[in-house]
Amino acid sequence: MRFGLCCLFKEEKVTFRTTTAKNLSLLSLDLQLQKLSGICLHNVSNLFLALETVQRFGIGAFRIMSPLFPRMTHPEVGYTLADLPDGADIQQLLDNIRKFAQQNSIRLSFHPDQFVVLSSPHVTVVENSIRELEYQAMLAEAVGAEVINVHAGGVYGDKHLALSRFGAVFQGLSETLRSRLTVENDDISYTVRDLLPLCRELAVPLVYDVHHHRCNPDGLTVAEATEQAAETWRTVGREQYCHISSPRNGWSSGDPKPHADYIDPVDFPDCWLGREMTVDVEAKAKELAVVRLMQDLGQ
DNA sequence: GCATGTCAAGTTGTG
DNA sequence: CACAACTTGACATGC
Repeated sequence: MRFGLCCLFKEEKVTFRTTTAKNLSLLSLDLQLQKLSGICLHNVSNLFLALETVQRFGIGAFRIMSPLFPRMTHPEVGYTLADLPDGADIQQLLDNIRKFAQQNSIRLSFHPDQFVVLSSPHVTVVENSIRELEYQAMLAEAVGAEVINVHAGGVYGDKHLALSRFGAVFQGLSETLRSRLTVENDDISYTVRDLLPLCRELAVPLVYDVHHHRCNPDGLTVAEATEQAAETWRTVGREQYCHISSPRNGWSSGDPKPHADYIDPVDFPDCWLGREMTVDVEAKAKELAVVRLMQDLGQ
């Protein structure tokens, strides 16, 4: 069993910078690229630091924040690494990150945000989503990340139709991206049961989020969902990925969807114990929550 | 220094 | 019908 940290740290001095398109657009092209170069260099340096830090804690996986290179795919202020004054240094650091992760068996993943929707009926939404995903695939290749995990997106009144659009778009993606793309059950629309046929058809692994499953149940037990999701990883010969979180306000009062600071060990499925799998811990207390969960479970 | 408002993007459900 | 919630700050601005 391997535990994963998502994107950020609570106490450790590892930070990531960003900027906005609006702010960039006020600068001359030269200054824009200078500013972006500084941010990107800072971010890859800190990504290396992040991997050293998780390694020190015995954490075996790390989710990389999507805007590692902020606004790279933006229609107005987008850029490539070759455009940046520190481009060569940035490339070198990406290389070092890949080697460090490989040597220490740290599993890396990406989780594009809610604007990436492959099932949308709107052409431009799908185009923008593909552009963002291909950017993350390029990045994933550079650092040796193995998973780019998305949600199935909107329903638009017909789940089957939406999923068939997802499937059609998937076929047209680059091999770099297709070999990394995974799909996750969400907490309002698509359940494990909804996604399994798509995953089997496309040979896309299913990331099982047990918290979402509890918020948005589908008749499968946790053990059944775990096993059926595991099968989608087994067929492609890869280690299963799952997500865990606890409800901030408990299960009985109010909305269970918001994430708590820590994981209540009671929420950790018994059937996961001892399995060969990666569990990403989605908790506000970040590295503190991962460490505490590992201790609570006696890892 | 510190408080505040803003930031590319989609979709859904709530008030 | 407008707006917050998802992931969640970080940063620019203004006092």
